[in-house]
Amino acid sequence: MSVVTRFAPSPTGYLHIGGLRTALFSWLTAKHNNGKFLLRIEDTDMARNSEEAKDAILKAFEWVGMEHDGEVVYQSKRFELYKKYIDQLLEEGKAYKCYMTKEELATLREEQMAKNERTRYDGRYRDFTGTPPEGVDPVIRIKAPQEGTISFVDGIKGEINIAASEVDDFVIARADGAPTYNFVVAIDDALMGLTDVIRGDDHLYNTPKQIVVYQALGFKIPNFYHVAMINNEQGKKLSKRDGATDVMAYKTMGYLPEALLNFLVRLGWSHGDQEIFSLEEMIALFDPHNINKSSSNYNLDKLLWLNAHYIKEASDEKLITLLKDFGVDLTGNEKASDILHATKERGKTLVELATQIKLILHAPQSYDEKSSKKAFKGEAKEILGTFVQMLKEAHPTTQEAFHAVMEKIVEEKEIGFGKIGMPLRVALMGSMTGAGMDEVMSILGTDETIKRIEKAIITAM
RNA sequence: GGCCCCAUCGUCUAACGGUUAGGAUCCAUGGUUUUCAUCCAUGUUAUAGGAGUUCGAGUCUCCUUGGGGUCACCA
Repeated sequence: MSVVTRFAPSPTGYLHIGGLRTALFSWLTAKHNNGKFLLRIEDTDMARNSEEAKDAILKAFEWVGMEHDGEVVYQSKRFELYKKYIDQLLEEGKAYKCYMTKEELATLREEQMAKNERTRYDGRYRDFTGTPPEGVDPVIRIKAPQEGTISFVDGIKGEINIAASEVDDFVIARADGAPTYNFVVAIDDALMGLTDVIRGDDHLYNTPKQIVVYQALGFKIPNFYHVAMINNEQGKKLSKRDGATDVMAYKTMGYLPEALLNFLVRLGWSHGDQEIFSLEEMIALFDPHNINKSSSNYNLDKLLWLNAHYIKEASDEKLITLLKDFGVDLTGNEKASDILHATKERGKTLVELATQIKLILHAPQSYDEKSSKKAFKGEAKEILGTFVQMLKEAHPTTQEAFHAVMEKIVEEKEIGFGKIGMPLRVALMGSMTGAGMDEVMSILGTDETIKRIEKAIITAM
């Protein structure tokens, strides 16, 4: 049987890193087995849905390149289908109308809490045959087993047993007739042919409820995998400031999708000592049964390292395209390849890379105070002046030629490399750190190099 | 609180019941580099605690502790 997995976000907020990892696991499982990965939008709660959130989720999937198979399924468009199953259960006596008001339910809950009991619906309308109270729109509840245990095998955690007493007759249709989550999920998963449901740990307790629906409707129960959560570095719930932001924020921060995916796949899953995984390798090696039981903590260091790796690996063409979003357009620049070669290894993110490149592209508007203080002192002015003269005479064009001029001045003046290197660097780029000098000069050309040095001499020394 | 799940370096993770408990990241040091970064090398750091099973336990069992999840007419 062909494997079918899915990702089913609710469009109430952005897709964050935890959701993306779960989706990745599902996607990999499908791809590994030549199966299908479906996308379903869980928008049964009309009050909380948002079109923007839905679009943002779809956009995030597009950015990371995880394509789904077939059409996106919207639960809001399937209400009639759910209605049919509700009626069926009602007819078969597997579900019933409950006329309890919200107020009564709240009272019951308070009483249970006061007695330190578990809060649950008491089944008072389960076998009700009398005259229903007036003015109350009933909800529909499903009959859950009252004794025994509901068991299932979780592909990650192993056998899970939950006492039937923990599962009450939960609501499958609201007073306004709209179906609820656990009911529609079970129906859709079954109807969409899901073989493997991979989802967050927080759904573990929904599983017995959904099994009740599966059984009531006579559907085949799929394999379940509950992936432990991602926590922050302190092991606490991930919040916005820890990185639980919109996945698209990572794009803005200058991360490559392959770095993000590689980072995420290693959170809870591994293959020996391997750290770097191409998409193809992930697909070839991934097995949801190998996902760790324990939760993992989010740590930016590793992502940064991975991102630096993928930037170094990226082709010039690719970087040129990506850099456009960060204020650097190298299109048509004949020095583009040299510029990237000089800067690639100095940026852990595209933001940092762009900053480095701008230092070369644009003459410094100002000089870093600390750097200029240190570099523009003593005989720096005289040395740079001589250097300009030498450049004018030699008019170097290649990196080697520029290097030769630097060697010459060092030799003639009997100074250390630092004596010319430091002031030169600050004059050219405004700061004491950055790409190699001869490399930068050969990119700038003799004229621009001289222009920048002279400007520094006039304005800063 | 009830129920469920989890527990190896700071972090991500390896380890047929038998390894000096491995790798990566971070950090530190050294080398390469005119600077910074890259790269290379070296180093510090872990089986939560306690019983038990076993010739032998990170690995199996139980307890404790700690953490997480969940208890809606949300998803």
